[in-house]
Amino acid sequence: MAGNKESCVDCGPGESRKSAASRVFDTAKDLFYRRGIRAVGVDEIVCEAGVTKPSLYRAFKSKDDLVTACLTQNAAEGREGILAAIAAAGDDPRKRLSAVIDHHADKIRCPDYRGCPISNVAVEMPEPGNPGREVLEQCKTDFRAIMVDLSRDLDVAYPEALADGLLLVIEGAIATHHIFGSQGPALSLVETCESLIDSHMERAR
Amino acid sequence: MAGNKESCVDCGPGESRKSAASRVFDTAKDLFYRRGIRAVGVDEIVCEAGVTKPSLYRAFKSKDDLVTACLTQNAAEGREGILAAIAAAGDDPRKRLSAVIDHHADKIRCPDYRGCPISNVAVEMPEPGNPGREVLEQCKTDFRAIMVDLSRDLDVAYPEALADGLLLVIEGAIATHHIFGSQGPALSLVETCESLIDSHMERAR
DNA sequence: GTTATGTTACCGAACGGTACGTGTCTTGCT
DNA sequence: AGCAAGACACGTACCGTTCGGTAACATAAC
Repeated sequence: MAGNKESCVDCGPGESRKSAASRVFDTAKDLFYRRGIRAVGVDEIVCEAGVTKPSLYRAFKSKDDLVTACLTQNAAEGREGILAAIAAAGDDPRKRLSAVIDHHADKIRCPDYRGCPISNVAVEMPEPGNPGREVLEQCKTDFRAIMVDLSRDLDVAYPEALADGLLLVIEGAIATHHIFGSQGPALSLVETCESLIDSHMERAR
Repeated sequence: MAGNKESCVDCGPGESRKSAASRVFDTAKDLFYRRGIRAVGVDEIVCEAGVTKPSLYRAFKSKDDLVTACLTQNAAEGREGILAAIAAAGDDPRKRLSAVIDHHADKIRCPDYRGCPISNVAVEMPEPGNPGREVLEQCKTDFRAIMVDLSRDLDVAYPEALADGLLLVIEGAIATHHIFGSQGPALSLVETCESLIDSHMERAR
């Protein structure tokens, strides 16, 4: 059989082969993001990951469990990316807020971008009882809180309104990407956000 | 068997029972919107519609065909709603633009709202070849053109930028509804849009 | 021996889709 | 008027495939 633990097409020579569980997880996360949760079957995941079905079910008790695990990871990665962008922006409140906007603009410019993995699944997962939905709601609630905190550091009269306004623009840029790609209305993301911030700051003066 | 052509639980007395094809169509449109395309099977459609599977396949050559027909109808309804709102707003350019924004704010407030049927499917349908995708892209391209036209009637320096900015906010409000419902950031839709319009108009002066 | 994995074969349910029979109108002929 | 014939709409029953998920066993590394 082709491939062994020390060198294969998926991990390169010298790099130790990852466990079946983590291969399943990485593959599933990628496939779910690129094609959607319902569009990807467990057979495709194990095939793409180069493992077998029992390996998947030894690591995750169901497909739903795997989905929730991927969503949790997506949420954590997204949050870390945003916090890192804020931390790298220094201490100026305005720059910190702009960093979050630029961070999203950068992500949208990536050629393999396909929307926010959390927002995408929110469309596919309307049932309130689903365990994955709590991850989605917590993730977006956290993001909203971050935006409110950043807005409060600015001298504006209504930081919550500014935060929600920016959130709408960012989510809108993410959403329109599905139709128009990165060269559509999403190009106006930064400009529109900065204009909104300016308006709130001028009004406060 | 219960029910006859003149009176049944689904259409009321005195109203003639609709054809199997139109019942399938109406039911599919509703189910696809509420739960997503992939989540709804043909068995559920025909069951909910009170017809049988061959009736579906006599009217539509495949599930994909039914999906495309529903999307086309969704796009037409959406467009007509927007144009009607604009027409009802009179001749003042600013009021015409605001009418589109208010129209979307009204829709989002509806208790059974579940996002834009077109944007939702765009998430579920990433494959470029799909015939349904052309409907989605045409629909959103049309909407963008409407916004540009309305913005051009205003005295602003960059009507395209304003139109795209408003489009982002509107799409963002639609998108956030999936997580936060109508009482979340979407509440800032009108205020954010008006602020954007104000900025562009002040800058032109 | 223990642990992690692959192999094979299978399950019941749901999927999209279809062959074929049946009832009900309308049509045209006598 | 009466009646056969075709068009039409619809239902019963079924097709093969794929779905998520499992049982039992073999193999390999530490």
